[in-house]
Amino acid sequence: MPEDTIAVLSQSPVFQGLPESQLRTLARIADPITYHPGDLIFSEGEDAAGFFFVVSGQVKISKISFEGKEQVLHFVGPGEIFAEVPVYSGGTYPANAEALRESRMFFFPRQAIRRLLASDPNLAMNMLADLSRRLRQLTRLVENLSLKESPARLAAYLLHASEELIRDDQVELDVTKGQLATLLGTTPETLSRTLKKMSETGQIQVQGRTIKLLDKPGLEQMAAG
Amino acid sequence: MPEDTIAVLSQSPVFQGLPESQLRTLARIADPITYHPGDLIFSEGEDAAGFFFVVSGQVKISKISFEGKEQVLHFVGPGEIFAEVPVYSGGTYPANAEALRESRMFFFPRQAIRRLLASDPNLAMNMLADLSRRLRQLTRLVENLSLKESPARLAAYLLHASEELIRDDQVELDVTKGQLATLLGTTPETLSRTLKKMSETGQIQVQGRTIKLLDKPGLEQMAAG
DNA sequence: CGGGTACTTGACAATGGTCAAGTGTGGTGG
DNA sequence: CCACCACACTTGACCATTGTCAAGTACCCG
Repeated sequence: MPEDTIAVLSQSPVFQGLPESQLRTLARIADPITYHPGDLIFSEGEDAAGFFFVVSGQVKISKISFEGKEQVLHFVGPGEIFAEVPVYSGGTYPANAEALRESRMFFFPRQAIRRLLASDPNLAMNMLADLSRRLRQLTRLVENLSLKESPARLAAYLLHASEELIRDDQVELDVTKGQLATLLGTTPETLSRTLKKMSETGQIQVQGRTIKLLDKPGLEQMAAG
Repeated sequence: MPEDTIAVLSQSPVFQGLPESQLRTLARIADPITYHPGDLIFSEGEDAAGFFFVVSGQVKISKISFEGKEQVLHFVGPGEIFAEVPVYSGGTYPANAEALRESRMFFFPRQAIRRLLASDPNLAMNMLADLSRRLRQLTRLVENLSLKESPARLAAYLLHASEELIRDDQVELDVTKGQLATLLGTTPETLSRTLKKMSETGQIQVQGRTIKLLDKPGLEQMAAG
């Protein structure tokens, strides 16, 4: 089992390139937990005891307003970590996390990780890379929310959807359209209408959660908007 | 001069707590540059050679859309750094930077910093803290843009404006109202109207760039929106 | 087959952006 | 010292995008 754990961890970008000894230490402090669909993992403002590494499943990170409106910040999948921010500053979770499916993960206590960081510059560099990647992604989210209107956001999403979702100019959504709407900062209704319009103009073709991209140049054009 | 440089650097959160020797090294690789109001420091997408430390002045970090609409991500002041992200991942600037005033700063070349990081866990921890602070701030920006409407954003800004701006329930803006509008994801027109409305309802009192907060509970109420 | 959830569609209202035309106001040069 | 210019800001009228409410349809799972 620990051997297994090491293998899983070393696969991930955050832990790759680390010496065997560090991986062993990580595996020792990793605390396995499983969540079920709909489970709330933590809420914004709670004291953060550490961060999570997703082995399998899917997690939604989001903000929720006073009136109940929700904005998804990102979805987390296998090999990725989340809730790293409070490890380094603050100490409280900046958002909510909810399991969308049966999700196995490892929990890493804050203090243990900080000790490891102090002793291994490689891990620190990996963490810096991880945080800055997330920063880029959030920056793009801000850009989309503020500078683009709904159709442009959708076009941008379809074109730059994470590589795993795209095959042969065809996007296979890994979340419901309702969830996607919340990530795009809009509502299911508006998303539905936008998809319809883009279908009518022949830019895409929708079939359930599968979306064929028929006119990439046209979509690029929209996404710029 | 180098003694001076060391003093300036050690004041800043990012470099505080570092051993004398590291500070000396930093001071040695620091390349002083001065920008004038309106100067473009770099544009989104450009290759990034390093990051900047602001000694004095003020810098605007923003995204600009195809049509020319602008969204300010944040303003950078003395003691703060910017453009750290490309040091750790990517290698291109994720946004634009423009000097709003006469600004003196130090430029730190990417490679030199990475070497330093590998040798000093303290610096790495400071950088991690810096990035995670920025992540929190961006998360809040997303929340404001997506979950709140214009008046709520303004109220939230007034209440949580950085400490230096507030004195005796009175906010002294350090940017023009036009710039503030762009930070709040709106237009000067809308901001002007919102300020007027809040004045009429007796929640604030505006006089040039000075805004008195007359009804904090009321503002808290709005900001929750 | 039944029930819940996801999704679609329609009608309506409203927030806020745009365009256009003012009204300051501070700084510069005559 | 005053006139003037540029720029920040204000105000008004209009309109587009999009959120909301409501109702209906499709689809999946037991």
